Amino acid sequence: MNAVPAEPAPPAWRQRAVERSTRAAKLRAEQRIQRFLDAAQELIAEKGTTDFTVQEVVERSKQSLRSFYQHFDGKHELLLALFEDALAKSAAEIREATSAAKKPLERLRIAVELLYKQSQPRPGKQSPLFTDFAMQLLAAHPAQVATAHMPLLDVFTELVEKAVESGDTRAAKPRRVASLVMQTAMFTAQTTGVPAESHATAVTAEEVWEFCLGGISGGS
Amino acid sequence: MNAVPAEPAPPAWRQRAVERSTRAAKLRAEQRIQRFLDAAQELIAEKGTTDFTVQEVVERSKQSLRSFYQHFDGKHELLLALFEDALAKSAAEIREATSAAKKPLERLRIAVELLYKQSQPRPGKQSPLFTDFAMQLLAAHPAQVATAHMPLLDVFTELVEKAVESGDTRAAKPRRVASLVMQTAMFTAQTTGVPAESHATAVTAEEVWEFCLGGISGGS
DNA sequence: GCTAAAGGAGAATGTTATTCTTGTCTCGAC
DNA sequence: GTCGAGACAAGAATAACATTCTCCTTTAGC
Repeated sequence: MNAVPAEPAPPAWRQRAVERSTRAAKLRAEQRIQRFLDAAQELIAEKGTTDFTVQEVVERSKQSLRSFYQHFDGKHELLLALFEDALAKSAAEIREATSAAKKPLERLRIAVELLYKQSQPRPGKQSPLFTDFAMQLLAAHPAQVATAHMPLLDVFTELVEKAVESGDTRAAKPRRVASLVMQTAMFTAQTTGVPAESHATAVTAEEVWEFCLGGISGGS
Repeated sequence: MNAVPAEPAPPAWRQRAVERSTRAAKLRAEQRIQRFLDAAQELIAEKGTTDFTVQEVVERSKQSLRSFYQHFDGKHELLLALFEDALAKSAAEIREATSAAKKPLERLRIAVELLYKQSQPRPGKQSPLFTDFAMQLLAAHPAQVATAHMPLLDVFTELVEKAVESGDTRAAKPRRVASLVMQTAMFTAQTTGVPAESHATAVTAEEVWEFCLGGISGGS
């Protein structure tokens, strides 16, 4: 694999020099990456979809195509980065919001309803949790979605565990149940806001919560 | 809107003549459409995605691009047709499978677990219920998805209503609850089969059913 | 048989992502 | 202070598609 016989002594001083020389470059790179990210975020907010072109991102960030492909493997990676970011932020928000309540079950209710609201397609802007990209990703690379969901799943698992500990509910496998709750909240939010041609209005956050509450406690 | 003053008498005989002359054409058109549909279905099964090109569909169906665009508004419509078809078939299968059981709740269990299995990404072929296209559609045109879901929703609503009638469970708004159950089963199926980098194996059909069962009965 | 619509073959167009080319600039090494 | 390497800008080139268009040929109904 790495047979390099003409490399006798690992030059230590050289490494340090290189490292020093590298640090600055890394910083610059991160700034550039952030500029791409910001520009893309703006475009998504403005256009309401992820249909922007790479050109647009490049122009808005005042950088170059060359640079873009030097920092990202492609548009896909850019979107993936934004997606993970959004979910991590969402998890943080939920953790923050739930800290207000005292009772574990109440906390869980807040979490479910907040996640539901966050996942709902907003009137103006595009919900970052659920863009068309997120959907494609789910179908094409579910593993990456699973990874991105991790922060949220951790929050929900924690909440479910607390609820079980306090005896407010039971759930044999908290993480599994948390996963179900989370996904139910996120996905069912998608189909709301539809004019609903024939059948009545879509489900509400409260209905979702009640459904999940029943699900947590197990059939009975 | 429809002001056509130069159309004095609605020529009845003519209409019949046109209709007769039209029937055959309609049949031919339907055959061609079906050939496109079949070809596309094959390609999806083979490639596992909806990434086939229109060219491929045209070649496989031994027709022409011209003809394709004469019958479909675009690739989008072709996929939408396949999607609706698949969901309608799924609804029929579920109706069939549930007819075996006697107890309403048992029927519902069968329905949930079958829908879950149908929605799961199969090893070889692509689940028609949940292609990447279905995801994009959900994000871009939720109303069309809602329409396509209707047959399934009808089946589930019916099952929930029966379960409520028989006193096996309660549910204030059967259609709402049916919608939640259906979506939970379909969506949670998507994230299974993932190698699961860090956390344990994904949820099973049984777990989904238990979760839904609790949800149906309402929190308690 | 005649005519108009439908169909076939494939070229033309337009949009994007992605890669490649060329010249410029910056920054640390000496 | 200058040199050289790598980062970068600008944008041309490429490639993959969907969609449309053109020019014929076939066909179905009269």
